[in-house]
Amino acid sequence: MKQRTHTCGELTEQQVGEKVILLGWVKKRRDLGQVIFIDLRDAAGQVQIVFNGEKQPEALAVAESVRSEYVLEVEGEVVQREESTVNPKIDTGRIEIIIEDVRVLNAAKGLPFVIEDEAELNEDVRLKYRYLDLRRPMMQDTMKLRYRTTKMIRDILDEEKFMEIETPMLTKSTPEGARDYLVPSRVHHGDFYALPQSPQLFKQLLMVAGFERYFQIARCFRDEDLRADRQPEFTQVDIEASFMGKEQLISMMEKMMQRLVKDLRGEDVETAFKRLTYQEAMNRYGSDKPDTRFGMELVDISEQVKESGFKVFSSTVENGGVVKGICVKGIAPEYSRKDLDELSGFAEIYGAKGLAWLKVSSESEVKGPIAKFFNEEEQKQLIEVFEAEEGDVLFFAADKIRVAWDVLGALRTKFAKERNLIPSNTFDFLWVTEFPLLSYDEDEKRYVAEHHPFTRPVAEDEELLTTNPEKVRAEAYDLVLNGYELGGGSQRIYERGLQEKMFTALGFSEEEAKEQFGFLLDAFEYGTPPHGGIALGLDRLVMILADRTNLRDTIAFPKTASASCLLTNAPSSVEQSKLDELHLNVQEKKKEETKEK
RNA sequence: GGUCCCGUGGUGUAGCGGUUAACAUGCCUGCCUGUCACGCAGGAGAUCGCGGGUUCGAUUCCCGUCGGGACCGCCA
Repeated sequence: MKQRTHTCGELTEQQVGEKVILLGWVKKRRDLGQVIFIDLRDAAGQVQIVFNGEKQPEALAVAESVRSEYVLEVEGEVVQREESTVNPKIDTGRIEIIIEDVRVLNAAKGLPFVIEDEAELNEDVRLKYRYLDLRRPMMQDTMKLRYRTTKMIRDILDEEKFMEIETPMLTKSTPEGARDYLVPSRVHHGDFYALPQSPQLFKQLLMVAGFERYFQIARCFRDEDLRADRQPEFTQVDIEASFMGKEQLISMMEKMMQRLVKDLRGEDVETAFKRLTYQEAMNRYGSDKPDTRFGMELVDISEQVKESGFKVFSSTVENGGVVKGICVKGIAPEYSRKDLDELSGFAEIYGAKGLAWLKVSSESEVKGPIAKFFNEEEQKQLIEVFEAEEGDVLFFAADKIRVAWDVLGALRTKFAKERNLIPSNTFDFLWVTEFPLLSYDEDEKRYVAEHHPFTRPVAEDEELLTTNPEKVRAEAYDLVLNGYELGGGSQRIYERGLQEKMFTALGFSEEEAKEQFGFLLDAFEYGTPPHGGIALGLDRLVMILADRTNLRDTIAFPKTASASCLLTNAPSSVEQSKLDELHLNVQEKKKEETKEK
């Protein structure tokens, strides 16, 4: 292989007349007999190379045998294209290379699919041939965007005097939180490491250690079921700082986001970002990560309907539930009674018993199966509180507050997507604050941390920790972007006493707390500075910046919905000898699925 | 753990209780000196995911299973 003089993508009219050597892939060959055009592609771009039978019959002969994705070494002269043959669609379209010498560095067999953005492929095919999928310009661009995002974040944090420190991948399994990926220990019979769900404890210990400003682009692992925006292994921008209050941290993050969006997408984002308390977010949007790029806010009508003739509503309120609704603009003419009734199926997904609806038929009248339960005055009132107009449809959820939030929150997003109410090129950041510190877990019959057990309670709520744990607000803040939870952070507990109180609230005995987190409690006794931090989902950030809706597209080698890798076929069984070394026995699979495999 | 959708030449789709299984693209061969979604002519390529059932007959209907996807639960 010769050394190349240029990349395909960087060539311009400046090089006209120069002899160049290029290395790259055959993107496309157009064989016209005595002249063959090839689009030669490398990581930097593409350029058209020309083989002419009159001038270079030997090179032409080679070009005839060349196929898609062959790797070539070519030598030739850059020439200006005639005006009539200029291709304005490609960056190098004003020039081409007249080839004098060509060598096939490597052939390629027929590909499973063409390397083009336009190729519509099923996920399994893409993942099986990920190395080819990644050759597609769109994927190359996304990976480039990911790299630039990461680099910018590193640069910004470096400017802010943060220092990147690595923390262990083989660490300790802890009881709280997501399911751990476990790694068996060979040396310690029957013991396991866990892969980190986040570097939480280590970064706090780094604060104890006096580094003051730490960050890490950290891989994290959670053995939970996947979603379009959730992979079992993902990357977190993990940040922790001592002597930095909540406001200082928030303002730093806002500036970081502003710069990222400006540099990577060219859009201006205003600071300070909106802030919503958890209560407000839930009540207005039915979500703790609301998409506020569109309205359609939830309206609570419990008061209006508690005395109404409609038993479903009045009895719900009587029994401590709520009646909430949203108004969807202008869909009445397009939705039949059947269409609307079928939406109860959608509501049932979120645990609702049904979904009531009313069509607004004039400025004072509603129509629909439940309209008869409301008198003239009540109908008018409903239209008023929803600020509805003729042609709108009102949807109602009468249920426990949690269910009402979930159903209407989901319905809201569903309609926004269907009706194209979401503006593009908008980066709608907001903070959600004052999360509850704890919530009661019915299954475990105890309080669990809403964020994590190291989150500091709001100072004025501290005493409620022992008396009324559910009322305690956390000194926590989630960063939300376009309806995605981008990250979450908090000020941390840094006193042994308070941390012990927290563990008690979580139902840990003193021994359990010591056993699981003794090292942290001990550390807190040696002069621990007040500290706090945040962790951002890098994959999600890149996903939104790349205008994608699927996390897989931002990860070079992602897992399928069932957490397997179609490229390598991981996970897979291992030899018995390896299991023996690790002191492991594998249980028989249930049923007899083993045979069929 | 659960619900729903999908599985048909290499790829993406169509289709139907009895078909010569269709279309696009890709691939192969030939022709072509200005193409860039090149064009023209011809050609190869499908155990219709797998197993079972219903039926005279199943790619089509039913059940199971495997694989992919979306969602609920789960994800501090």
